[in-house]
Amino acid sequence: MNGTENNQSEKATNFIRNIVIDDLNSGKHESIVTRFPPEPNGYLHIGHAKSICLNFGLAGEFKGRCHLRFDDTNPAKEEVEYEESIRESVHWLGFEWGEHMYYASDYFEKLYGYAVRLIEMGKAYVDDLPPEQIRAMRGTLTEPGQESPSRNRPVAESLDLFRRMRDGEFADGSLVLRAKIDMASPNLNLRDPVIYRIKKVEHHRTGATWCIYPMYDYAHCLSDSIEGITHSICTLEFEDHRPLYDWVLDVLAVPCHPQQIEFARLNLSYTVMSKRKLLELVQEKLVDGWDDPRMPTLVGLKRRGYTPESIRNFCETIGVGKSDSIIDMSILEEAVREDLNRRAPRAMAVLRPLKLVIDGYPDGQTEEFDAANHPNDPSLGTRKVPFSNTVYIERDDFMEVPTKGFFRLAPGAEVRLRYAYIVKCESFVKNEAGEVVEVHCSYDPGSRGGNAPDGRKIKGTIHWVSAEHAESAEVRLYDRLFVNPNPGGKNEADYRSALNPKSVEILSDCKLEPSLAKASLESRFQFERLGYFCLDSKNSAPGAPVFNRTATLRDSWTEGKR
RNA sequence: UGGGGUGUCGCCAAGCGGUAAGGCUACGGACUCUGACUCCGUCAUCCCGAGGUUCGAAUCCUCGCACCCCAGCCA
Repeated sequence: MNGTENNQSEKATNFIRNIVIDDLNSGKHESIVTRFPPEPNGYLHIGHAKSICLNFGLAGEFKGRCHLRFDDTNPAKEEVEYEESIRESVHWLGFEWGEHMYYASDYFEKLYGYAVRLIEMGKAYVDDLPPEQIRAMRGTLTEPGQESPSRNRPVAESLDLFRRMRDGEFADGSLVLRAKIDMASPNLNLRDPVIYRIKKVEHHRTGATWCIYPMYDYAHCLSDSIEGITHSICTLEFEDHRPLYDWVLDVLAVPCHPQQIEFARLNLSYTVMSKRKLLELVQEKLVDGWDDPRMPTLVGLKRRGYTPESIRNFCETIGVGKSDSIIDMSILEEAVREDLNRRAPRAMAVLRPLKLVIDGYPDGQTEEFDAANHPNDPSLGTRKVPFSNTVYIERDDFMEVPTKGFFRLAPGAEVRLRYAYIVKCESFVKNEAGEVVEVHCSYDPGSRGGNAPDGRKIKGTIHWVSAEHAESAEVRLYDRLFVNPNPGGKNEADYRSALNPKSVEILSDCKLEPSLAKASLESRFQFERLGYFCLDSKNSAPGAPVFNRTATLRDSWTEGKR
């Protein structure tokens, strides 16, 4: 056993990966070819990431290749805007398709030729039944369908009609090409499925060249075959379509016959994954666009501060199976935390400022402290943090009447201002409304840097930002988009009513330590004791930074004792 | 009620006749200038149910039950 084999065997496996391994070992395939086939009619979401990681991951692991193929067979729904974003997202996730970018639309001519072959073989016919008739004659789940009168149309006539369909002689919906299979099949997909329809719509790539377009079932299997795909991985709802996938490839003389394998699509709790719903959220302005940090889209997660690595790791941990499941949000959140904890530099920021005045510290005096950028990774270096007699601390870090177990600041209590001094609360000031607006402390000059001169233990350490050096910022606190764990589920009448009214909280008067002024777009930080944040790529302006909260830090205090 | 699938810990998921991996969550505890991280420890005598085969089953057989998908000229 060499090293690679070892790594391979230690990697979490799944039934699809096992099939690939078997096929490689048995010699069925010398190398594998997979594909990720999005329809350019929407933005990619975390569910697609699962498929991307599976397809590109397998190709990468077994030295095969993975094609990026746009399944653009329905010009009525597709746009270049989507296509570009899809390419960017796949790339952002960390995958390369190299020369292998394809379009189903590039195969239109070939697909047309195969259709002609089908007609010639008596395996397809042009039907002039109106859509309602076709539907009515398809039968039901328990009753067989009725054969169309067109079913026995002479080959020559179908051939002629099909050619004229292509030439644009007929109106949309007037004629279709159907595969002649079995109207009595218990599998509805085999009841003479429509494989070509007339759509006088401009295609975003082929323009007005075509006015007939192939249906998914017909185009997909042939596209796979044309590209030499070995394993055609798709989601569960296509299981019923596999017989049709195989039928087309068996009947026609095609380059190869890929194996279609289905797996369960990803569902995440507290969000929706259907393209239709995501589109509605955007169109109805229920969110701020496809890249709203609350969206499960890849562009949304990116803007939220998620790293490609964390998403890949997430996809690795959830596994691949065939049972319908809903993955808990906490797994995704844990994936970013794990990644960001390792690499995000630390900084101090106060979200809800409370002024703290150190009375004994000379007014106007300033000094700087060295702060580690990462407590466990010295290679990230240190930075200087300025200090003065007036600093901001988090409102939550002071309690006039501390609850049991609270070991932050309270009257008479001592706490350490991280990297600075140990201070003791001597008094506080309230406004007319009875809110504490200012806390006064004495300090221990001998504790410079944060260490008690007498070695006494200081249980609490809080973060702070010097008032005169503070940088102001807006910070957006994001929470789950829905309050219902399964907003798209059966018992949810309308997912819109399950929207979380507090999915975002905008804090406009936050105080940042000055080093944060140099943050570059999309750079990520851990604001100590608060969570992971990233500079918003869209709404930040020079001198007016906006930070998005990616995830909170784990909190065993408020969660347990609240 | 036709066809296709799925049922292993709260959520995922290994297991493929030899006596229930792992991750997330949760809960204890250690450590700590982030109540973070890290670190230890606990968490299915039981695998949808009922029978059966076997020395032995989550794994094989039988019969049930539950849930998901399919009647677009969408993908």
